[in-house]
Amino acid sequence: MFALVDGNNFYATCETVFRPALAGRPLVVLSNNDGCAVARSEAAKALGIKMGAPWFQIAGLVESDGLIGLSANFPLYGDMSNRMMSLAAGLGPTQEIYSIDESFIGLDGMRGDLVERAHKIRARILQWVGIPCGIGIGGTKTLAKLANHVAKSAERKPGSYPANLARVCSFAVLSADEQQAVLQATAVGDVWGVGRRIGAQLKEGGVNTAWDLARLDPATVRRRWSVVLERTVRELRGQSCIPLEDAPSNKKQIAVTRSFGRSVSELGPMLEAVSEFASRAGEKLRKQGSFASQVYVFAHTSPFRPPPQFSRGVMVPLRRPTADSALLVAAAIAGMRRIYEPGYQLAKCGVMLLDLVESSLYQAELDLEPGEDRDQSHLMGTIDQLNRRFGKRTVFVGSAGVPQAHEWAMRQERRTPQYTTRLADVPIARA
DNA sequence: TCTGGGGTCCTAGGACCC
DNA sequence: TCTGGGGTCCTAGGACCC
Repeated sequence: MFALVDGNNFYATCETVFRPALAGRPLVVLSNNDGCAVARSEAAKALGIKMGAPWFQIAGLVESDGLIGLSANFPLYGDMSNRMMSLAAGLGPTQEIYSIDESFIGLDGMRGDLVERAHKIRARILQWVGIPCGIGIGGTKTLAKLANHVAKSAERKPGSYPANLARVCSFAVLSADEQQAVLQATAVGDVWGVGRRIGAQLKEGGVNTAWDLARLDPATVRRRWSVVLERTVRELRGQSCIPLEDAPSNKKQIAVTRSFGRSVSELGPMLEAVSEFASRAGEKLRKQGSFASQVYVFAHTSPFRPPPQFSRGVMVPLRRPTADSALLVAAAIAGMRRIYEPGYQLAKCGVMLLDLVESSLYQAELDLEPGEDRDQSHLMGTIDQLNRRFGKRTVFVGSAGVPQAHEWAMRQERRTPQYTTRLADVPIARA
């Protein structure tokens, strides 16, 4: 048995916790460079604002409907997430933190009334952290997800599902008839694992609801689509195929990519950007104790602008796996020099670290030549510690010919205003 | 003028091998 | 008409997730 605990409109709610006057108001949290909406309050959804809506297209709602746009504050959300997760963990013996606002809880071995218990945990999270959650319970992860969808929908859209399933919904305690009714009331596109593409194909074939999907023959689904969708079908039928992953595993690839606030044409700023990204990627790499074998560097123009378009990437193999920022930065710069071409309005670039290996495993077979340095791993650890203690970029790796990597980052940060809407009249909560 | 960032898994098809 | 058969490895791209 699984539960899925999920914070409502997470980023938007986090902001509201610290500014209670925002409650009930249409509010969106904006992505990097205030590009588009990545979270919406209920009132913002009611205005018809879609997930990912570009800010410049909805900015008019500030005047007409009192819409508030806030630049994202990810450290705050991360902190709120930690608090929420530690309380959610009280629901059962195991926990998988699935994303910043969601965790699965393994409920095997739990006795007593799970619905009542879930209501208590939910109330505690609301009281102690200030985040309202939806909790779904089911015999498989997919059913827990679906029950969570029911819990949230029943609360927000009265009439979509029975009212007694609001906030906490356990699929497991429903009768067979009730389960069927819930599945029939759920659009196939709302099932976890069914995206836009496959959702459209299913509907074309007359498969419109979760109930229809559950009734398809798994072998046929595998042939027509894939084992992934076959698993979804089986999970909808109550056969658990996706286990709980309570030990977070290391990333298999690490990426740092950004869109620019303004387009960039010159090589210099591009080199600054990838230097910064490679350095940040290196920090993440060392944090999980891995070495990278390859560095992928890419850049492209905005797909939303008229031609000429440019999109290019290159794989830069490292002489041997490393976590040394100096080597990663050098590889990223070499890659950028290789793909760069003047004459384009570049909108985005990024650095990815690939073919990661566990550093302890690799080091065991390291056979260094006489006098060869061990990748300055001690120095890197010191830099990471200083930056953790005194703030990002207190110490950073410079590169010959590209001395201003941190300047690029600083300009990026300054360009993002903390708030796009004046909040002078909104009081800040005091403890 | 202005359109996010970071992941995972699976599959098909080509290269290569005996 | 029919052109061997089977295996592995790698990669690019698709689809999904939040």
